[in-house]
Formats: sequence, structure tokens, C-alpha cells
Amino acid sequence: MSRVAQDVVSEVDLPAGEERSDGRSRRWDTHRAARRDDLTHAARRAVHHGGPELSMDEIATAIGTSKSIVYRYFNDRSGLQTAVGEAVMQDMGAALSEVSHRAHGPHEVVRAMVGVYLGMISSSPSVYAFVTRGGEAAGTAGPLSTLADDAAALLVPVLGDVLEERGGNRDGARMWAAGVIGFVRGAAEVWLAERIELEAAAADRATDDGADAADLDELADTLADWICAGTPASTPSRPTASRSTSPTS
Amino acid sequence: MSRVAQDVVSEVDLPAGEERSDGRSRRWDTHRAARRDDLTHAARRAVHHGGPELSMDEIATAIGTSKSIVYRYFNDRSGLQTAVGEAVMQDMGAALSEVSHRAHGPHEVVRAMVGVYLGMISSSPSVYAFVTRGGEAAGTAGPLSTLADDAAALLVPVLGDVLEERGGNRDGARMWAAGVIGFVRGAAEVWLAERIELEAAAADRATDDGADAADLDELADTLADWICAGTPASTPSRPTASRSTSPTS
DNA sequence: GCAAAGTACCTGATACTCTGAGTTTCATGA
DNA sequence: TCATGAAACTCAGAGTATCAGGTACTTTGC
Repeated sequence: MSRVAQDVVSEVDLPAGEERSDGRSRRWDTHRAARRDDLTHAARRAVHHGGPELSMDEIATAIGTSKSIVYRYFNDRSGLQTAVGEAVMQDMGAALSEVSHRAHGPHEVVRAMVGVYLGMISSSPSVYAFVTRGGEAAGTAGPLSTLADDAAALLVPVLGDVLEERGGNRDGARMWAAGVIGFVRGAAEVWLAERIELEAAAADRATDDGADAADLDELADTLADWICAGTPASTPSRPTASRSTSPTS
Repeated sequence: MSRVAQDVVSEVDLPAGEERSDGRSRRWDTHRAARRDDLTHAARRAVHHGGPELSMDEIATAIGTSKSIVYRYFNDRSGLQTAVGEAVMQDMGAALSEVSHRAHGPHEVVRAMVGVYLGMISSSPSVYAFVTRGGEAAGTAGPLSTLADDAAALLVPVLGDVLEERGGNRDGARMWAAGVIGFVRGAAEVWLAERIELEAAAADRATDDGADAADLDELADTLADWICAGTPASTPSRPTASRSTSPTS
């Protein structure tokens, strides 16, 4: 109970009486926020190195504290996940706003978003997995993956504009944005899996990160193109689609 | 160990000596396959009614047997998930091939795919969640969500054609398909969440399934359009994006 | 005004409960 | 010879509870 609409821990919201007269209480207020932040970032690092399946105990140990502390600051494992997700999201938001204010039109905004999202997922796949994994209970309700939702939110205004210009109402924008993020997610996961296979196969030259950055840019271009250019309404040359008519196998 | 490349259980692959001479052994071979199928479908039903979070014990009980049996036929919880996913996938494949052989061009194939996928996810969100949830361990490797992968596979040939016609090579098709499926998934999950909220809010008229079917078709149209038409490269009227300049709100 | 006593809260260690995954054993039966 | 299902088991990880410190503030008695 009481874990409903708060991600700051219960102690923080107990000022039912609006003033906190006692200095002994007040003295911790800033400390708590700071500590929570520290823990969040430390957890992020721990997961980055230790993988998304670290137990709470292991995370706590890696952070250099004990489980009781972690549970004091986060209601839940999924609370931790959410917090880390928010931290990641904050970085993404910053990176995006830095890039996208010089973007003209939806295509470039989408391209920026894709780039940022890909950068995040590829620079720290473990954190990505930790943040998107499971979380809330049912798949039928609740804040699905906060990260994806938040990322989508960044696209909503732009896509809303597009919808409006096309004569529709902006209401669909949220779904459209979720779709776009889903697209990136789906494609990126395949790409990640492929890259890991490749790396496992040819584990010769250790750090080919330079090539990776270029790869990433190229991939982002491709995805953005796919998202924005879409699929042609029908194959122009052969009307009945090359698939069913062609005598291949 | 030994759970790597097999989803049929160890008993089936134990013929290290290649022949099974004993009739008393062979007699069960067909039985086992049949039973596994039964269990898979029963589990699907159980999850459909009981939700995606049923424990193995609960699933077994709902099926009408005990955990030991379930574990005899599936290595793992994730083995069960995979099996159910394959069953769902089989249905989807059937539905899709029924619809899509009269589809001309990629747009219609995509539209068909979207319709089938949406139909599945909306007719049984619990099963959908069960099948896509977690499964394999790390987010960094392995068959992520078999369902999404398989669904994507159905799109690969069509999108490969498109790529080829555009002068690229077909290699990107897998990723593109994964992206498209991701799009549907992302959008559908938002839609589901919204629908559930609505239903919770106005739980007056019980069965508005008729309206739902129409909704679903409309949604499928919209999504397919978004996927195929994409986002315009730049807003035609105002070059610097309507967002920052327009005095709306 | 100032020490001492008391209070509010934080910390991290340890030990606990509880739940659910996966295993083993066994009596029954074809 | 093999399948079945019930029951009891192991094991790991989430989450809780307790406790002996520790530090900064408040209150009290002088």
C-alpha cells in the first residue's frame, strides 16, 4: 500500500500538516534528494557493468551499501528501474534538445530522435534492458515502459503538427509516436543481437568503436528514412506484387 | 545446460543410439507430441483467463494436471512461453496467409499483417503479455521475443522486394520488418492501455464488441497508413516547423 | 548563554519471511 | 517400459524487520 502515486519515498510526503517546524527533520530534506540521485546513478553504473539481471543485493553491494538502504529510497525493484529510466531519459532529453533545435521539419526531428535513442541503447545495452524489462506487473495496464513512453512524448508535438496539417486531429499523435519509438526499438534490438553475434564470432580486434559510431549514424539514417519515407503504396513495376507471381521456389 | 537448441524436451532427443527398437518405447512417441500440443493449448487457455502472471503451479492446476507434468514437457517457464507463442504464431500465420494472398503490393500486405497482429493482441491481451514478457535472460542476446521475430519474418520477403526495387540489397529487410512490427506493438500497447482506461471509466454497457471490431479495423487502417505513408520530409507551409512559431495555447 | 540530555533521522549489517521456479520421489496404472 | 500426478523438497531472490552505531538539531537545567 501507499506506493501508488509517489516515486519519492513515503518519508518525503508525510508533511500532511504543511509545515515542517523541526530542524532535525528539515536538515535531511536536501540530503535525501541528493542521496537518491546518487543511488540512482550508482545503480545505473552497476547495472551497466554487471548486467540487467543483478539482484537487488548485488546492486546494493556494487553500489557500496546494503539492500536496506536501496529499499529505503526506492519502494520496489521496479521503483529503481523507473528511477534509472528517468535518469537515462533526462540524458536523452538533453541530448535531443541540443540536436533538435536546429532541426527543420519532422524528418530531421525523427532522425535526431532515432540517433539519440540508438546511441543510448547501443552505448549501454544492459541499462537499456534493465529499464525496459518487466517493471510493472500486468502487461494489460499501467505505465508500460516509462522510458519508451517518455521518449515517445518528445515526438508527440511534432507528429501532432503533421496530423493537423493533414487535416486530422492531434489526438492520434501519442499513438503515432509510440509506434515510431516501437519501430526504433524493434529494429535496434535486431541490430543489437546481430552485432553481438558478429562480435562473438570475430572477437579479434578489440576496440572498433570508431567504426561503430559511423555504423550507428548510418543506421540512424536508414531507420529515419524508413520511418519517414514509409513503404510505397504498391510496387510500381509489376502490379500484382512480385511475391506471389514470381516463380521463385 | 542442454536447453539451447531444443524446445522439445530432453526425453525426445535422448536417442543417442539412433534407433528405438523397443515397441514399448515407440508407442509413446506420438502420444508425447500430442500431449505436448494439448498442454500448450490448455496453457494458452489458462493464461487467457487467468492472466499472464499465473505461476507454473497455477497453470498446471488450471490445466488439470500438476507441475511435474508441465516440467516434463517443457524445460522451462520460458519453454512454455515459447511453445504458446508458437501456437499463437501458427494461428497468425494461417490468418495472414488467408488474407494476404489477395493483397496487392506491400501496403496491403502490411495492412493485413497489422490487422492480424492487432486482432491477436486485442482478442487476448493476457496471452500476448505472457508470450512477449521476459522469456530469455539477458536483454543483450538470445531470441528476444520469438513472437515478434516470427511475425517480422512474415514481412521480410515483401520488404526485401521493396528494398531491391529501391536499389538496395535485401539484407536490411529483417531489420525493417522488426521495425514495422515494433511500430505496431508500440502503438497497440498504447491503444490497449487507453482502451482499458476507457472501459474502466465507463463500465456501463457491457459488451460493445461490435463497436470494437470496427474500431480495430479503423485502427489497423490508420497504422498501416502511418507505416506506409511515413512522415513528410518537411512541413511544406512553414519551413521552421509550426511548433515554435505558432501562438497556439 | 551553555553544557547535558534527549530527539529525529540516517546508515549499514544481519537475519528473517515469503513466493515462485525447478527437482525428486513415489505409488498407481496401462 | 513408460506416463501420470501428488507431495515434499531445494534454492534464489524480493522485500521486511531489527539493531547497534552515528550526527545534527532541540530542549532542559543551570
